[in-house]
Amino acid sequence: MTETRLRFPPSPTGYLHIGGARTALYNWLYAKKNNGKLILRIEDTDADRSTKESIQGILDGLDWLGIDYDEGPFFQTDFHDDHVTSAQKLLDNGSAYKCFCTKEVLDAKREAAQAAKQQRGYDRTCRHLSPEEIAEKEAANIPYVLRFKVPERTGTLGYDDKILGRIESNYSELDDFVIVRSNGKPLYLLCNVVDDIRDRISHIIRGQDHMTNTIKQILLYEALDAPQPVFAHMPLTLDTKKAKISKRSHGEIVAIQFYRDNGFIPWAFNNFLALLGWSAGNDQEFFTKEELIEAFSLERINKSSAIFNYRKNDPKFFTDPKAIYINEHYLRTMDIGALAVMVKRELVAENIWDPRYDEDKKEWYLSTLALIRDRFHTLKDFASLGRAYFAEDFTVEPKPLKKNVLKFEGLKEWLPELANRYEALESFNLEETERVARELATELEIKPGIIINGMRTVVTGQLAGPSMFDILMAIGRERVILRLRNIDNLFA
RNA sequence: GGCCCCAUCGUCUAGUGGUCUAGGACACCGGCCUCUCACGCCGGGAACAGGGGUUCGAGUCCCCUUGGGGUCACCA
Repeated sequence: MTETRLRFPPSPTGYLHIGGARTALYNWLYAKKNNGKLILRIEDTDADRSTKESIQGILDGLDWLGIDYDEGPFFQTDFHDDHVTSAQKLLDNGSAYKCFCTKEVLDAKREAAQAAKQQRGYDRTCRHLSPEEIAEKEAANIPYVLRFKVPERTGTLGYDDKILGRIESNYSELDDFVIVRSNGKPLYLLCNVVDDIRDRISHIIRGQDHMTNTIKQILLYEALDAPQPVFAHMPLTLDTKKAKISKRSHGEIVAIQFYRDNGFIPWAFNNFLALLGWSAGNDQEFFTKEELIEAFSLERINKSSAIFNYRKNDPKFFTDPKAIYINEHYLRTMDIGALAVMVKRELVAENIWDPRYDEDKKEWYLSTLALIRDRFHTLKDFASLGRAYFAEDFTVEPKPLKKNVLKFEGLKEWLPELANRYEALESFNLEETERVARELATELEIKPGIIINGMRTVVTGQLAGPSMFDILMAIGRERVILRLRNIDNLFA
């Protein structure tokens, strides 16, 4: 049995997006599951469109997701010689020929064919040139491209797709495609195959948009006398209008980077991506890394394309609701220590990180995270919605301010009074703080909720949150008293 | 337009001829819980694109129609 070798070959013409990441993930999962290797190959032969930033963006994206590779990154341009050698081999063994037709002539023919509603492939004018004619044109320095000579066979050419099943195409539909440009640079179709042969790729998992390439590439494998890999064409990721997702038309919402920058947990996002077009066949939707690798299989990938259900300008969801839901799930169930590391980055970025959270205040830090994480959606929320736990410069949101504070003028006296009683308390604990608060409400003949909710707003700035008295314990007596006494400022 | 692929709730999906009056999840709507808001729990609405076959029996197999997508470059 030969080694299982997969590859992810992005072209660095834009940042890593949802679709690309999912392709990478499926390749990675398959490699891991079969004790194989994953090779990262940057296909940068399009010099005009490839950029350094894009390469870095792809590398960063994969790194963030935790999709690691065993070999590479390789750069396709470094193997230019291989590509040229193979092209020459194809010319020598009669699998390719020189075509002297100019682009202008071809374009004109194509347009004419289209107008006449006929098939628009190359008419093979140069395929039958005699050696003399070729010599003549070469002597005249007419530029030429190299075209692959599609074998003159009847019937169909096909392969067994691991996802789609048997795929066949008629020989008569096949065009003599260009493999080398007139400037001597080999094209994608060829480079890709040559690289995959050299890298001994055994399985090619890629998007369905490559299906027509596959038929042509199979011919290339044959002409190059190389074993054909297993192909698996995964469904495409579409937007809510069923259009192909692209960075260009959808912007940052489809970029992996966006999810990193918006507080997603990397594994949660992988989990979401895995479920976009694949299911384990049962009701399981949360997987650890090990579980997902174990459960993954090509056969269970859906044939139909999946819609990335992001909602632009939705006040409640800034992306696919399911992605957020999965993120929330991990946020509240993951190991608190691991979460602490992620939240630290957020607090550091906001300049509200205290180094003691790693030392003598570690226990407080961890228990506070455990207390507040239940209501959060992303990592970002710890530094924004949860700011009051870590800093004094939190903002009091307008809605709770109006509803819970300004509506009750009396709070101006009541909360400072409560602060006094908290200060006098022998022991500032859960039971005592609640007892005192309710006692005060009874004395004042008001509903305890007025005191409690007013206090929540004043102490945390938020409309909602954990149980009030748990909050008190987390914030601590000193800071609670200061904030309660500070209520006047809110009426100003 | 040619060729290719696809088709179950709004979205992700389960379903491989009978156990489907179609199951789960998200989202949505009620209710419970409650100091708020979530979580959680309970409940609700919501789909087999249409038409023909095959079969005792079809969401499941076949055909047609319709719809969606992909691809038709000296891009990758």
